[in-house]
Amino acid sequence: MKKMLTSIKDWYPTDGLILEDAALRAVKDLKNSLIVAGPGAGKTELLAQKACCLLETNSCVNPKKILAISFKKDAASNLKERISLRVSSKLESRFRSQTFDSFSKSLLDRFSYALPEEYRPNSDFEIVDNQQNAIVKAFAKFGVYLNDKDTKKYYLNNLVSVKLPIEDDPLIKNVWQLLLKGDEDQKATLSFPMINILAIYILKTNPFILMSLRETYSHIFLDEFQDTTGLQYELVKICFLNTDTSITAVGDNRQRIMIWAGAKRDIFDCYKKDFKATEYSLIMNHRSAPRLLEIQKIVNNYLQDKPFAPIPNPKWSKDDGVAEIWYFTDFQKESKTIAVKIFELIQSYNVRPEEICIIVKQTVDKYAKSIIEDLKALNIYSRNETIFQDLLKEDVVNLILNTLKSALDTYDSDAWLSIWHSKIIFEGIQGSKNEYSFDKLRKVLKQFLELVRRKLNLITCVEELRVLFIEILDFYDLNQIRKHYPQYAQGTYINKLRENAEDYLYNYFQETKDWILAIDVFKGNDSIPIMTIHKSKGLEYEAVFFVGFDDNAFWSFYKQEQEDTCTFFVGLSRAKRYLYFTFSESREWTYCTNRNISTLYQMLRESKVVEELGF
DNA sequence: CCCTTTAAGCTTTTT
DNA sequence: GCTTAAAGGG
Repeated sequence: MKKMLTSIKDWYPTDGLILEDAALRAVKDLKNSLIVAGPGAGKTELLAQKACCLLETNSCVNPKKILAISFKKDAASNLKERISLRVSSKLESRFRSQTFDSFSKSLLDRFSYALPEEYRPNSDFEIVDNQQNAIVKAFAKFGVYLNDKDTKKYYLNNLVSVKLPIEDDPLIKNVWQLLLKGDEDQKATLSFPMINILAIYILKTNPFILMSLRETYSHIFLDEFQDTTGLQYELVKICFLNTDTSITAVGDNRQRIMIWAGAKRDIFDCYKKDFKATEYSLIMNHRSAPRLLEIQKIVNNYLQDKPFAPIPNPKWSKDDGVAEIWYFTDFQKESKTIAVKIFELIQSYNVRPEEICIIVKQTVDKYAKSIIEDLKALNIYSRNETIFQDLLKEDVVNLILNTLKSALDTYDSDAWLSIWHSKIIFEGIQGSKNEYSFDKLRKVLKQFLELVRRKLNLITCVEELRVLFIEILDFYDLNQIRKHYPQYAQGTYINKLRENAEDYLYNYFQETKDWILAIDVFKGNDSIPIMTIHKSKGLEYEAVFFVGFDDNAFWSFYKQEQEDTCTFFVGLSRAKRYLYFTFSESREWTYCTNRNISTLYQMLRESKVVEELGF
């Protein structure tokens, strides 16, 4: 029997979450739209709901697809996950979620043949950061030395503000050629902005490719839209301006903290005008306790004229939420007090360590060193999460860790299922009806895990772990891994990741003397994350400790008050229930003041919900 | 070799 | 604006 299709008019979210009126209208808007909403309003959830709606009602007409573009890998995979939980795998296959950079790189990888020979990068090109030596060296080869900061900035900027083909700037053209093709002493080297430019060039000069892209995707989602750079916006315009493809952008101008890194300042206005987008504002807040929302309201008033009146989740009562500023004369007292409070939250208030976050404006290691030690004395793990956040998101790292986990702990069914699925896919027998081949494979895998377990218990140095990791990847077949995870298809990226994982895991093993525990700690289970505000964007925690609320941390405040206030806003809006700011007169390396950022203190006082305590 | 002066980084993503 | 590293001078 054929299943009846829900019409979009009758569609409602099936699983619990209540969509506010504006959100529901935004979901059902089939034209271009801009959804502006504060922290905790459920922007990502809205995109997930919209994807389900479009697929379930066939408003995204089969076989057309939805493409969601995010900035960070974890945001992209998070969205994909939410959709796979809700719709059938058949529908899910028509939802693609990737980052801006992987989108433009995939265009280049697939269609580089469409570039004229002189702009076609050498097939073994490496990707580096924009600032790195390769580019500086390339300029030097043409007699331009990027010694001081300003010339460096100037030329690096020139390099990625060109339109291809380059006609009137022979120097930039020469450098591009050198970077595209490489030479005897360096490989071809591209940066992500360069890849973006090449992708734009491909689409501009090949109407056929452009057309097939537009045919493939009927709906585009743009997450964290306030962070879009000029170049990224160009790509979006080339692809979808004045076409039938519908765009849904979500973002928040009060969380615009990437201007210094090239985010386009007027992106919302440009987009609304260029794409004739309808604007929706969300007013629900699903995250923070009412008292903490009071602070957000005040900070909002300093950032924009438009008042902000988020409606808290009905689960809170109106007095919920704790916000305090703690003043110290020395940082040792500060870190002890924080450690004790964290201990208390975990022991007496049943807050899980993963739900407590320590954030600093920048330079995590400087501010967090003594807190990490004091927590450790109370048997609480904590760490600078920056290093691990990315590594642990990598497919290859998870493949290895799950293999180790299954080898050591035969009852960890998640780890087992994950490697079992991978192995089936690598062997190319998914969907096969041949029970015999599955049985055989299961036996092979079990045998291998037994071998891994034995070898693991004999390991005495990091080199031996290295050999084992290589053996594990060989077991799955490196070629298959590269084939199924396109991000590893090229270059030495995969080896770097493997080596990093080896080093960290071995370190934790030395500390714990227990492999299962070492893997757990490496994964960050039961460990307090410490990170910069920028890293914390998009995340939420039951308790947030904002450490180093001082002029030193906000050194740029005098010249970018607006953006630093946004940063402050992002940081404090991570908290669900507990929010502590700490200030210490002395730091290990200097003395601190807090006069320059008195406006920020003023905001907290104005909210009338923040208690101030001296220690 | 040591002391003084100057300049750059600090906050980011991405295969 | 403050810290750190590199460069420069005696």
